[in-house]
Amino acid sequence: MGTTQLEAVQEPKYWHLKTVLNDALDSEFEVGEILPNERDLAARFGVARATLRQALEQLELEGRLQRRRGVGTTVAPPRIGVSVGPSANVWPGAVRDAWSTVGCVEAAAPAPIAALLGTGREEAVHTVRRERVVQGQPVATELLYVPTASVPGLSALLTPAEHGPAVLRELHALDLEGEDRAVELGSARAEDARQLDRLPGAPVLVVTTRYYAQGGVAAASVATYRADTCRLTFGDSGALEVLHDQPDTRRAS
Amino acid sequence: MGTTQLEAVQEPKYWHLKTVLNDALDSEFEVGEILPNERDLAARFGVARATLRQALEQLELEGRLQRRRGVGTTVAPPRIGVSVGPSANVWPGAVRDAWSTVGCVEAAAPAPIAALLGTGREEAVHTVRRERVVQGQPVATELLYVPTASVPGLSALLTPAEHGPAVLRELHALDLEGEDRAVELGSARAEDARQLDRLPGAPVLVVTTRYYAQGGVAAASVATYRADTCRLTFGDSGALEVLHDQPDTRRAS
DNA sequence: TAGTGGTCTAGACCACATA
DNA sequence: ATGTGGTCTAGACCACTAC
Repeated sequence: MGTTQLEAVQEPKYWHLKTVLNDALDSEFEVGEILPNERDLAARFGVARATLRQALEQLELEGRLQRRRGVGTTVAPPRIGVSVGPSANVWPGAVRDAWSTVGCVEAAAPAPIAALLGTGREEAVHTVRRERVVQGQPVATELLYVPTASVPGLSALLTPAEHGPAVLRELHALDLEGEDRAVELGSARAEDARQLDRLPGAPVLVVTTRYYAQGGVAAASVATYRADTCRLTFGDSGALEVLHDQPDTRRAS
Repeated sequence: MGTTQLEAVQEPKYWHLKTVLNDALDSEFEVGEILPNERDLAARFGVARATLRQALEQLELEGRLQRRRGVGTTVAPPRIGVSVGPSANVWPGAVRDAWSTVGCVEAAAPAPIAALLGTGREEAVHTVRRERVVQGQPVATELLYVPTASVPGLSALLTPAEHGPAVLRELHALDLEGEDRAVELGSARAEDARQLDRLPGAPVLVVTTRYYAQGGVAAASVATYRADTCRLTFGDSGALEVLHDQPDTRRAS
């Protein structure tokens, strides 16, 4: 006897810590409330700061916490549900679109985008950068790629400010035949991170969309959503959308 | 003069390291190839192992690497594209379904699930556990919640093995009016992690689906996909699905 | 038994926000 | 100037796999 295998679970400290903190957040803190700083918390739980941080990192990944350098760690509100279609088959930039155009350049398509569009490598594309703001917070940034061949009517000589809207306007002249989407996990590149008010490398949900017209891919977009604050919704049911209003579906993960 | 602000970028080491490794993976390694171990790599780059690990963690998050304790770090294949509907409005468990039933129990619905279903807290639900295997690899695990009220015809006295399939069969008798979905980032709970052959806390994409029938929510499911190996596809275009076959859409994130 | 990745420590310094 | 989270180090030991 002796080693009767008590407490044999061998759960990592940071995992147990995460559970404890998660419960504490539910019972002892309110949304927006600021937590004690990392050094104090680590001392309070009798662990090294790195271990405490491992737990905080996971909680932030799950959308329970928000950390900001120089400020502190706060309790995050429930994730925002953002609709990612298909509300209907509509071109980007249609009326009541959730996005606003930030800029636009014309350049050769990078290789992965060319593959997405099914065009040759060196094809020129208009690249429209847009952003999506919900409740005052930037939640997504997007690059929309439109081959010049898709918008033949586009006038030359546009001011930079008019370039993006003009591309979208020309796009609307085409008959949208369908879309498809893919969602995957990524980490924010420097530029996206800045726009999303996060540090580079922050976890993001990357939504890749292809727009079909004239029997091929007329445009494609890569949208980058903050994974910590967003829940992407795909409202496929025709009628019953109105019934519910984003109940909190956070899981006890 | 003097401090002419050369190299003022101040890019974190792990971030630069990640870039270097990412490029090396493209040019010097093949899919499935095993990398030098972490201690060697850290020494080679002149950084602490923890710093090297920070870079590897991000690359794994992005699906570029796969690490297994006791084995090593290997170059991951491109992410698998898994279809998450709506290929059509069909009940779970229909023919040609990508899922297989693992088990089923009847119990009170946990609070978040009750909210999802729009039922009372203590309502009894059948909980069907299913799993999804693609190319021999488990990519997702799911819990499907069916209120007993949705399947009134279900016979009592079922063997455990027959319970799940029977629930699905009864469900098919209902008229499916619509579905909606949400996708968010989470971390694998212990049980899901085991089923997905990952460690607890691994990043997962959580897909929450509601099935509407008889003017309400007749069932709901929470599916947990491996975020490192999966790209969730939503094929919304009617006709053009066949044209393409999952080009590699990995971005240079 | 040897070698791998996973966890953990106790420090240090830096970048950033705020007062 | 102070306090916060972010980065980094140089170790140590553990859990797991495979030989």
